[in-house]
Amino acid sequence: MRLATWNVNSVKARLPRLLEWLAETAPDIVCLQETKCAAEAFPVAEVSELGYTAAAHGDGRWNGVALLSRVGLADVTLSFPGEPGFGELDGVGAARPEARAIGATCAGMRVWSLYAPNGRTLDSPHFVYKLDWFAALRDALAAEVAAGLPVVACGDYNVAPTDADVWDASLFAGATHVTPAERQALAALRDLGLHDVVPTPMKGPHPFTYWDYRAGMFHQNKGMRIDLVYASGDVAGRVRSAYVDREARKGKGPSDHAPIVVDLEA
DNA sequence: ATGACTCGTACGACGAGA
Repeated sequence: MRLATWNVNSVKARLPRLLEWLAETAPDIVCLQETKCAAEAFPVAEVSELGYTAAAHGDGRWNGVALLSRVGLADVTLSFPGEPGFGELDGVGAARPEARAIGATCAGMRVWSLYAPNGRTLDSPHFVYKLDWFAALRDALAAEVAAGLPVVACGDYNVAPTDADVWDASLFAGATHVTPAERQALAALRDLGLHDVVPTPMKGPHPFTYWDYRAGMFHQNKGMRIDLVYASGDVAGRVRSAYVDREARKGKGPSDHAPIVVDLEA
């Protein structure tokens, strides 16, 4: 069983590379983030030619998440229970959740594709939103873990778990992605019994998954590990290997994130 | 290569990304 997660930075712009990568890598389950398209615009026909069933959650130009599976895709959930939103309030004073979470049952596992809010700056309302989002995610995943479901929550968490997960921690003073509050949000997920499935970097000591497009960051390996696979104990115990597919970050027209590929026993 | 971004929207910049 091969599971993968990839922030594609627009499924439309990435479609040729995505299809090529799916054919080469042959994952059974794929979590996609930043699809940047409405659910009805998701390229269902194209991925179905490769044998995948797709479920997409998107509202247009920002965010967007999707799941692909060729081992079943049932009980699809758009957004998680209690997920907060951002921006305009509705009649009862709540903002509608953005398209940042989609869950489904695939091959007996509860699989989530997640795209955490960026946070922007420490003094931004978006940073408060980010922490609230993680708190609600914790509660939603706690319920699934408590129900005894094998859970794997994959995606772009927009948090580097440790200082070793950014190319130069000193440059991140006063920035998002590295604060104690954000790292505590990840620790709260691990406290549920979720395990950080750390992938093998295929080059260099750090399993970075993101490199800014600008200033030759990828070529200098100035990256960040912000895409994570958090798996409940039963799933984590089945992990045979995991790697960052940095080949997918090379060449013409890549995403700024590389996929993580996880091989599970059976 | 001693410098170095890309997306959607919409057709010209601009907000957002991290």
